Amino acid sequence: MKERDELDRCDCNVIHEDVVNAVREKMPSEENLYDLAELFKVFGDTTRVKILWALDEAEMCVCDLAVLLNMTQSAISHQLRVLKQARLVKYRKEGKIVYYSLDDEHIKNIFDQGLIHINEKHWRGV
Amino acid sequence: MKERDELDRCDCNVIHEDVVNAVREKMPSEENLYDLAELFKVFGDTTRVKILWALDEAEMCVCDLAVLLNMTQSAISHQLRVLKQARLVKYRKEGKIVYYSLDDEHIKNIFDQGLIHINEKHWRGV
DNA sequence: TTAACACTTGAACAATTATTTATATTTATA
DNA sequence: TATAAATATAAATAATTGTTCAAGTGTTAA
Repeated sequence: MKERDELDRCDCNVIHEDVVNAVREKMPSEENLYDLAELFKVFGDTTRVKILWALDEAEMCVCDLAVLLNMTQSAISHQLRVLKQARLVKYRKEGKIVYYSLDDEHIKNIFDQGLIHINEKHWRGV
Repeated sequence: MKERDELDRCDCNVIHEDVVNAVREKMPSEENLYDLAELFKVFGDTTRVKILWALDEAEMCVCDLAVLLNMTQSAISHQLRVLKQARLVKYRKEGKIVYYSLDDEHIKNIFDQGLIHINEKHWRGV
């Protein structure tokens, strides 16, 4: 029975061993990289991107978002739950209406960086 | 049979109509928001985040990445394909070895913004 | 108290996706 | 030319996920 290491190791690793080890030492913790991926997973959905974009413009209630995005209140509510858990939105209750707003000033920055990438790649021709 | 609009519209929309309409006008195109979500979807996987982070440190071949991340060459190759399609990495061939490297200077910026969010939320207590 | 409203939640379903396994391709070497 | 090395790819599987549907809160108003 072969070991994992033995299975995947190939000759070029001997040549590149120093490089690989140097990178390994500089790598952030497993936990940090996991959290980072989890955060981007939240941004990786059209509905949530739209919600965040909308909330960056104005505070809105669930029903407003449902009409704006032409979706079910339930679907919006489910996604707001995800955004809440990721600490990206906060809310305040006013009677039976729940108003949501952004809970992070970096969202616009992250979006802008993303758009820069998209636009750059676009005029380079896809 | 009720219409979609009629189904989801609720009383508060009448009050918030102006706000919702204003936001609707300012919203980026459907296509832009879709592309943005697609980009973040690529960042939303631990393996890909690790690969990008590693390639930001040094150019590496598929085999190096497999050893570094303790994963199958096949798995790495599959993810590199995704990153290639998203124009986040580029490659050069040297004999039978294929060296991959970053194809975008904004990746580090996006990661940093993400980490700022994570760390901020962390000391606020989860 | 009852009914309507705004919203939340849980289960079910369809769709997507990351990894594995096995096979194919390309290049270097014996 | 035959073999091995480095990588790519195709199909299969398991796991995750977004939306819908139905039922459930909690708040307001009649």
